[in-house]
Amino acid sequence: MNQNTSLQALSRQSQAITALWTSHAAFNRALDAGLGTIHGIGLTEYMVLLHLINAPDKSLRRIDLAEAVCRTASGVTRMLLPMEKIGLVKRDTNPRDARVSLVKITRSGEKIFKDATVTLDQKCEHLLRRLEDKQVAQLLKILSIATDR
Amino acid sequence: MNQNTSLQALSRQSQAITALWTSHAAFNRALDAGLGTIHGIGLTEYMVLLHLINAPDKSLRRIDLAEAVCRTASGVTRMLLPMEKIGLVKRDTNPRDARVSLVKITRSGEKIFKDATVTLDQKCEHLLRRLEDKQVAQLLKILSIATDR
DNA sequence: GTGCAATACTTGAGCAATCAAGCATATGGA
DNA sequence: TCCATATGCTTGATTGCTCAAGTATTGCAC
Repeated sequence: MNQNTSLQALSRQSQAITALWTSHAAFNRALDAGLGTIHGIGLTEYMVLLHLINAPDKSLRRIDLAEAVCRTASGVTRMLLPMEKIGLVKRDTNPRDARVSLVKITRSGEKIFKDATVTLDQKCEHLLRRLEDKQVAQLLKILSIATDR
Repeated sequence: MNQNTSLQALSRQSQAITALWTSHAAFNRALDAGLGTIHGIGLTEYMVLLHLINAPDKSLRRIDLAEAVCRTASGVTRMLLPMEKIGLVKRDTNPRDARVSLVKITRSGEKIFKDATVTLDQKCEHLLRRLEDKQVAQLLKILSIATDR
């Protein structure tokens, strides 16, 4: 299992993307399990709460939420069902446009989010323990540039 | 939708991981669609072929393949079914141990892989167009260190 | 040798996400 | 004013993955 040889045929960009794919797979697995057993939410749900809590009025249109977490509108519909059921988010309407259904984070959702953040910080620190602070900063900066729009 | 503020409450490590999560989501979507429509395989299948083609004898035990692509053994079983059906990989046995079922890439699988690599290289270059060569190299290096074992 | 734990894999049930299609509402000409 | 088109969202069918449980084989302790 010769990782170095395996990547030599790919362009440097492809190597970076496949490395990112592998890193994500490993990190996602660890974090999903960690957040799930302790707080009852997965990493995707965490990302939803993260975007909601920082949105104006702590609410977003479903379609904007979908774009923020890179999912489809139908994915969001299905994902929010159990989250509404356990009271992390609630449904709100836009009086100006009856088509839109706003999603708003609840008090309970904010609490879960804050608790989960503590866990996430711990786990992430562990996952990235091999990196120096400077490298973490570089990683963040490079990814920000790469996905800037 | 204030991305900067949204991330201020998180540790630098968590910021890096969530940025990685978002990047992966975006890249994965684009590449999965690209590879799928042109070559009929997703990014996960591509990663499987990548690991197989570089393995000794171009074959791996299913469980080693699972670890390589960060999936479970049952995930691999199910993933390989359609790949065997369309002839990208074939099943092989280990005469020394009747429990193991080796997966080997076929000629046809190698061809698809090589074609897909061309597409992947193009798409990845586009996806990372905002990064300078040096930054791509840094990204690759940092991710390698982070996931080193 | 025999029994038992570990290993490799498969299968059933269920969840998460997708696409395609459909419904309701909004908007911008004619 | 009315209709065609666009937008926001939901639903049905399907795919991809997980976990838990089961089967088959191996290897080790005795």
